[in-house]
Amino acid sequence: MEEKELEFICEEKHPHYQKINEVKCTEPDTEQIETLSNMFKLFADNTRLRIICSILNTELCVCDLCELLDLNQSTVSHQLQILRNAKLVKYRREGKQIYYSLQDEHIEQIIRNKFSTYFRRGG
Amino acid sequence: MEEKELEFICEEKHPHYQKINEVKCTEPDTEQIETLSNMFKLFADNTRLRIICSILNTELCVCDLCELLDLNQSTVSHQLQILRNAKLVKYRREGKQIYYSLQDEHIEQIIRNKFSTYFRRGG
DNA sequence: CTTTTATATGAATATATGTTCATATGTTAA
DNA sequence: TTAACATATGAACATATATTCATATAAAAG
Repeated sequence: MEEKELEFICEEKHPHYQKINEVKCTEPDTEQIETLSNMFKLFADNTRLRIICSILNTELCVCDLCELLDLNQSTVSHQLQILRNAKLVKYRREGKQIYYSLQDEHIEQIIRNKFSTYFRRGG
Repeated sequence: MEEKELEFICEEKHPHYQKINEVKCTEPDTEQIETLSNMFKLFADNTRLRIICSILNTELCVCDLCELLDLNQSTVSHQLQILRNAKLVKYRREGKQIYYSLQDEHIEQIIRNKFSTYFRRGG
């Protein structure tokens, strides 16, 4: 069990102090929130979403993506870097070209699990 | 069946023109991408996530949220407005206070469904 | 070894977004 | 009706993020 350092609100300070204190106990900590919002940020951009959708079922090289999505090569590379850092995509070199594909076979599942972990509601 | 206006790539223009054209057929359109990324943006912010988590199982008024999350009243109101516009939260007035709660009982489900719709991968 | 092609990356810029301040609106109590 | 409190909101500001340009790196071809 993890020990949380919580500052509970007292009655004088707030009329709903009890309810607030209860919610405080179930709050995800700063790190969890940060992790979760960072994950959502990855999907919260049109360009990245389009890239992800493009390689849902196949691998593509950078210039494929540029052509397909009608984007600047630099833009694609920068966004791929973000997806790489997040370990959302993997890549392999074949000659001069670098082929990108989804790192995990089940991005969908990953997200679902994160949701279940952090957003499970009490009965 | 919807008719898509696709500009297919020709052989001269790109070596992988076939693969690209195939992917082009399964791409979500601009509107779908926009909708999806907007949805992720809602969850891609620490403050909004914390607010959402706080009202997962209970309703809270604005000053409860300010106290609980140690945030400026204006900040909370602005973020609640965003969540209201997205129909993610609902509210009711009781005297001077306004109580917020989740609009839908199953945010988790909503997201999952969106995922399933847009991110389903071919076998 | 030089040139060409594919990709990556730092820096500059443009844009979007979150927070704060000041103040407006709406409700209750005096 | 006025004062006090809770919340909302426009404008200013600060910050984060995406895109572009210029250029570096890396591989292949000549």
